[in-house]
Amino acid sequence: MQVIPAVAIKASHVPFNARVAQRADEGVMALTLMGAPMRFSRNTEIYGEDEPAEYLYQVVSGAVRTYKILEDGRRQICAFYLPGDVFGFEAANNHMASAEAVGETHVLVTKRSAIMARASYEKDLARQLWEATAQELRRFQEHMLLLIKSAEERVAGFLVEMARRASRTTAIDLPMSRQDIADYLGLTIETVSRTFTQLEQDGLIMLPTSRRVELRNYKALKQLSA
Amino acid sequence: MQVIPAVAIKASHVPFNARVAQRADEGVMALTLMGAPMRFSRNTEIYGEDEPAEYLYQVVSGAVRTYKILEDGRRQICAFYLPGDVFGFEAANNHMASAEAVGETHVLVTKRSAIMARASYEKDLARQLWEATAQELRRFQEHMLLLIKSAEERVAGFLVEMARRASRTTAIDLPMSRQDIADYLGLTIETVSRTFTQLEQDGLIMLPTSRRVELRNYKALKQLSA
DNA sequence: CGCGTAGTTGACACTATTCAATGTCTGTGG
DNA sequence: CCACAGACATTGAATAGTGTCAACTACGCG
Repeated sequence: MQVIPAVAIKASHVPFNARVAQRADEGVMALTLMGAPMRFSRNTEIYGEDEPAEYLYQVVSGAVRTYKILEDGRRQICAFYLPGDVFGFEAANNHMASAEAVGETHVLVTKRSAIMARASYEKDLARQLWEATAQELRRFQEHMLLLIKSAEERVAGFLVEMARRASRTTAIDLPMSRQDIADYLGLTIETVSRTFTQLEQDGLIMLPTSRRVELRNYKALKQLSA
Repeated sequence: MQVIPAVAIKASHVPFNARVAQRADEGVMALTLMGAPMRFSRNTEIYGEDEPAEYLYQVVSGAVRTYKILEDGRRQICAFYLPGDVFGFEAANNHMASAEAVGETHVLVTKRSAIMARASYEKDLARQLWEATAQELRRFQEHMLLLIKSAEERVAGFLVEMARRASRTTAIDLPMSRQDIADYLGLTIETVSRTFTQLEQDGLIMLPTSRRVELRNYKALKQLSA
């Protein structure tokens, strides 16, 4: 993990004890961490693959992507983490993927060892850690299912997932670029772009700007992603 | 979970306390369970998706596949479990996927609640459970990476994975059908078949029978899968 | 020996990629 | 305030790769 300048922590005005909403995600009461606030600017590394997983993070604002670089240079984005999401805790002692801030991002950081120690006597915390891991597994599996579908189904599925995670059904603001989406969905940036255009022409979405997506027919989108 | 006729347990001659080899897989010392032996015949269900995860299983002989059926009827195989592998423990209270025996399969079954209870005071067991979960996550991620590659890379990667898990580099006996492989790799059975033929023509493998794969150039296979 | 299942092969269609060009947005300096 | 540079996004045309449909072959089991 990179050294974080103290100024980054001092500069943050996020309260020490998070006011991160307890977001009901897939019916799971999210873990709420205490921890030191940290700020990462756009495209900066939070941790690298194979590094010891010393810390546990919770997104306060912004977004984080985890990814792996394949031998041939392609990048596969494993997951996006949005406000409220916990990341960097992967059941193993070393990180399975690298993590970067998608845009300007605020997170809360806690020592993993401290959390694990507390979990050994706090039953409920232990349960929450298992729950967080289960959610991670579910996300991975859902992601896997996305990757075997057609481009249109993948993009529709992506939009539905993002809408659900933002608890919205009318419009979403995507924090990530087309390239990020492409690398998440295992498509090229051109195919993603074409598919967005197609969905717009079909009246399922509207794109006032490239990052803003208005869901004009959420039901049809969901059906398409199925 | 289906009701298992007592005869299935009585009919089994597997010793109660597993002699499942402590297989070094990715450098992880595998969990070794005690439990009741059970037998499942070819293509029979072990548990269904969304059922409460009451039991934890370890493969003694044979092979198990977990899978999900998509709305359009396609089947995605999430994972294969080979002798020594633990499955059915997914950090969540309900199974994320269905499980079936690929061929005649012997497993050891333990109550999840019993394991969890023991884990609360046996530190090492708790660590092993986390370790097993971490491995599951790693497998899922590796599987995800497979799905974004070309057919040739996927098949090569599959063979390399199977060879590694069987601790072999010269020949492997696949317990699963071409259809199973296709559904695991997100390809059609025809493409899998053609790719096997292609690999054979390129001198990377030999196929004395359709289930037997001799690895004639393991290094090239591994490189191809990268 | 014959049947049924599993696997292979071929021809063709279709989807996504590749390569290239054009368009749009944003922040910066004149 | 406008002009411009650079990054990001969209569009088009040609191509490669995988899916689809259909026929054929090999194998195991009664």
